[in-house]
Amino acid sequence: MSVVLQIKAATAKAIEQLYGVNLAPETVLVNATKTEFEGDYTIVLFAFVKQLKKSPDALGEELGSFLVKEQPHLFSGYNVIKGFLNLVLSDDFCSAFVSGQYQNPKFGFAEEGQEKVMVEYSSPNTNKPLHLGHLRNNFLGWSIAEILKHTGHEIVKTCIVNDRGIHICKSMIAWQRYANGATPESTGIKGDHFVGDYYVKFENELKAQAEPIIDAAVAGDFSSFEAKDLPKLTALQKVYTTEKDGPKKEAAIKAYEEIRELARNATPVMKEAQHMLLQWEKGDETVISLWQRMNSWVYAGFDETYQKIGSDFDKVYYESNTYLLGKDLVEEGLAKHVFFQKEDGSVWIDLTADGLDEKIVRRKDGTSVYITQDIGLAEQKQKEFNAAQSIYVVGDEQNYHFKVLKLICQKLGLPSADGIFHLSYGMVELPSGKMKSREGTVVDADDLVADMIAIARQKTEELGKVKDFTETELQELYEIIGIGALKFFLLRVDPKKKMIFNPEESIEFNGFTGPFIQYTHARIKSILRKQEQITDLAGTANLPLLPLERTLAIELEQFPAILEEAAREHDPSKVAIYVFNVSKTFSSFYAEHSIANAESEAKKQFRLQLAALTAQVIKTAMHVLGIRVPERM
RNA sequence: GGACCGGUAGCUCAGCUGGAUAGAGCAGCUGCCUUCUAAGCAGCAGGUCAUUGGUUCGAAUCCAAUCCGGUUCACCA
Repeated sequence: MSVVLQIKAATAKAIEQLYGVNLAPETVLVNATKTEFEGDYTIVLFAFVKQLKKSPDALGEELGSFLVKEQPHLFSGYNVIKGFLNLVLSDDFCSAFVSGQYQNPKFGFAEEGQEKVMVEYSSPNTNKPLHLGHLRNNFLGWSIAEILKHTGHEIVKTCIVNDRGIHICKSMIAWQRYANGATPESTGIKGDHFVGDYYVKFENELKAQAEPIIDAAVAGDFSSFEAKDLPKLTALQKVYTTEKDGPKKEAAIKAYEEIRELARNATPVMKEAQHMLLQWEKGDETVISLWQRMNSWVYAGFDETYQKIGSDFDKVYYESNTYLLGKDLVEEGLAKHVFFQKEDGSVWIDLTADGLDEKIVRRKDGTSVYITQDIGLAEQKQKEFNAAQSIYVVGDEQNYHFKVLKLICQKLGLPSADGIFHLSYGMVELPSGKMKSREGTVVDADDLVADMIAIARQKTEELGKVKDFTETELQELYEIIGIGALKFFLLRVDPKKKMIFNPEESIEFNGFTGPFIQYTHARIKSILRKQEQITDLAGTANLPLLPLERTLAIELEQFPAILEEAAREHDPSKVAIYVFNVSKTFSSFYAEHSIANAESEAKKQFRLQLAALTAQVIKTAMHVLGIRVPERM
């Protein structure tokens, strides 16, 4: 049990014995004591004052002396200042904790046997390579899975690959038109980038073809459009021309955008792509074989990237296999009157009672929509793995979608419904705003990883500390540091918040960064390497401790509670902030006090234990963030 | 327009289940390598916690209103 929980329990018990009042331990507010006061943990007394009819000072005195008397092993002193009871943990308790845990490689882990959790993350499209936003997703997903593992959960990591649809056909069309049979092998371009390049070529061609159609439409010439679009176009064109210089300029812009959308769909290339999608759905052999071929290029590219950044999956779903799921559930929902049918045959759910809107679940032509596939996949996952919880790591632009998904699943009575949790994360933006592929500001994942490794190389060479490393060892070290810096940078902020990435200022290696923590680990390992074995002298038991030794030990003790908190809140940044603080405390300690030349042999042994435990905690904490720590750097 | 999210130091972020004088890192300025790795340490400076009102012993934290920014409300995925 953590110290904080022990304090809460002890306080509740003390209040019962002193005043005969029963309190739940959770209601006791325990904080870390502010540095300007003496003590380690502080009980805030105001909450009990009224109930116990005591002044805060009197209560603090009585409680403090009682706790110290009853729990001499835990507390060695107390003081009361303005309604705060500051408790001093005993040196014995701190040193016993360190001695007891420094050889425990599983310190921080909870017992196994917690419920099974599925984590779906990464979920790429096969028409484009991964970018910075995907990196945040991948790092978050991997980390939250690992954190849950360490808090005792069985984990199934999954990925749903969006491998079909109009966007894939776009790349295919462009390849047919422009590639002349070129392949990743023949060009030496990584497969996902190769296919992505053709997607861009398609978009360029589409834009070129759409422009004259838009211009004509704006001028009232609709000859490129099909008859069914004409009424709508006429209306839009009217809005645009009458409002573009008037007070309702926004309406004009919106009208223009809709005209553009219609024009894009009226282009010959777009029609080709749409035709190809139909062929694909019919199972046309040439289309399918091209599709398989191009996707295989993409997968080879993704595999390389995943390998590099450490993403892995226990089960991969492909949308080409799952996009028809959910159809039975529509029938079921209709039978249960969860859904209703409109006159045109389309099927809907009314969520207005839940504060949302009506949502379509099946088109009038009988095909299912995105959300229907997701409901079907949720059911499929439940049948296959029966996890109690299902976490979806998906950007916050889909908050509404997941709210709807969970509601529908609940209304359908799917067993997995209550376990659906959308781990929503904010977009990664540039100082200039969102990344836009049209403006070429998308930060490519492979490029960024390569840049980080190159910077790690440059900095390492400047410092010149590892000249005896082999080329293989150096390469590994650069990757550990470069990718570590990148992962830490993306994981150290609250997932829910959008974050700014400035490509001009490259990711730091000093301060609140991965490399600083890795460096702290390497320094500890360097000391431990030079020492004989740590001998667990009984003499470490009654040592008076210095403030920094106490601070460090107390901070290390909090590690299991931090992992629990990170798991509960689905927030790896809690771990990142914690491990940075531990590293900072150790660095201060390291600068102030010598370990190898400690005042006494017992002190030296204790400090070695403390250092070993610190390294252990750093390693484990960084591991759950997906970051390796080097022995030397 | 409805719903949701955010606004804390020059910049990037903690702190938000109410608790002491609001914390880090970066950038700026001072010091510190003949002793365990200076990717480090110690210090200085930097704040109307968007604004206004409310709740209370106590508000960055809770409530209301306002301002600013974002996302979303497709027979797209």
